[in-house]
Amino acid sequence: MRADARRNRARVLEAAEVVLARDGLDASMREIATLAGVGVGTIYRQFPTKEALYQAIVTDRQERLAAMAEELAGAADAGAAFFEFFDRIVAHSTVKRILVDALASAGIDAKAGAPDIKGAISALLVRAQEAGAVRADVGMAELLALLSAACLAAQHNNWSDDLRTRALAVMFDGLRRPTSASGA
Amino acid sequence: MRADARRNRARVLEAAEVVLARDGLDASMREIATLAGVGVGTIYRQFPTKEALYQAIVTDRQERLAAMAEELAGAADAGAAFFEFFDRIVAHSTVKRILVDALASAGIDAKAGAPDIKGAISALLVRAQEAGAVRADVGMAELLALLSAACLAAQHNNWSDDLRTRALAVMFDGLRRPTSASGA
DNA sequence: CTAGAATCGGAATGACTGTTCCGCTTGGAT
DNA sequence: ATCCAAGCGGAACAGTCATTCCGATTCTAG
Repeated sequence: MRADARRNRARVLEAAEVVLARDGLDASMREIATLAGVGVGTIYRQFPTKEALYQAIVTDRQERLAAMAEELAGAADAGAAFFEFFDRIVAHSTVKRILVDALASAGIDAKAGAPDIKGAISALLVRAQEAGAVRADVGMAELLALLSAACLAAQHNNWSDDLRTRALAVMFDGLRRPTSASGA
Repeated sequence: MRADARRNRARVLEAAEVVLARDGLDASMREIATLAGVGVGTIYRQFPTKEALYQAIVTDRQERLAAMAEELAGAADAGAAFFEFFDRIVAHSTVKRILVDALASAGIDAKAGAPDIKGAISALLVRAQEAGAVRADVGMAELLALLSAACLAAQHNNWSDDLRTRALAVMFDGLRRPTSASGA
């Protein structure tokens, strides 16, 4: 692979991440190419299709996400680690539209080839539950549902840091204690 | 207004609701026209632009939403009314993509001309708080954030009835009691 | 029943999109 | 310094889409 090709590949990925973060899947290849300072043909040399480019970025994000989860899994305070992971992901998703889709797809259909995010998150959850910081009757399904919900809303409605903190505080309280009052 | 014009207007609205619910804003006018059994020109006679058609449906939904909130506001058990309202909206949003946008826009920027949904929801909240069913330290901002989050996720990830019930149960528990454990 | 205005259908328009193609440029091995 | 394949840019293509327009149709007042 020639030196300039590698350089262009990096530029394209960088530009694509910016544009996709802003416009989501509706981003146009032309705009990505312009921002990257290359022709559209150059993008297609590296990524056969728009979905492939999208997939490449998502995969990259998923790897970083899994790394973060694994890192936090080793923390001393399992409860704090769990809630911090949750908060950090939501905070990031305000800016990164793609992350949301990545998370959603990870939660709904564990895509082939995706790194083991679910495993890492599950470990965080189990440890927090063993430490008594999270109620025992929630599973991965509920957790991913809530996480995805928070990310989607944070991104869609541009949550401020303050609103995010307050909204998550309510969710976190719900995650701490099991039902006691009568349901609705 | 001619009789056939009125009939076509109704058909268009009905078809648009179906198609927009399925495809969101990406729905095409051609498809709506076909389903309604009219030509695209007929749509444009009634609605100057795609956004206007969209707006008409959203407004209609908002009105029904507000009506539901007001109806529940008179219920005997304020707590039950509050949680039922929340659940019903989320349940509907699984099917209706537009409702989500309507809610989001109502929560973020109270659009001019929109019926007083916020007022109705606020009344439900206050009454539930006075009844002791909802913690006193949540406001409309947090409530709308959580509601919008649940709707977005339910729609985006096609929550099953079961998952919705379980995920909302966690949120509801969070809405019931104020923080006691240390935060994250 | 008839005239004529309101309304209709759907082809045409113009502005987008993702993707392909090919003549030109350039890296890097010799 | 020379060469040529790998790589490049961006015009061209084929497909969308929302929106416009006008000849044909249909309603309704008289």
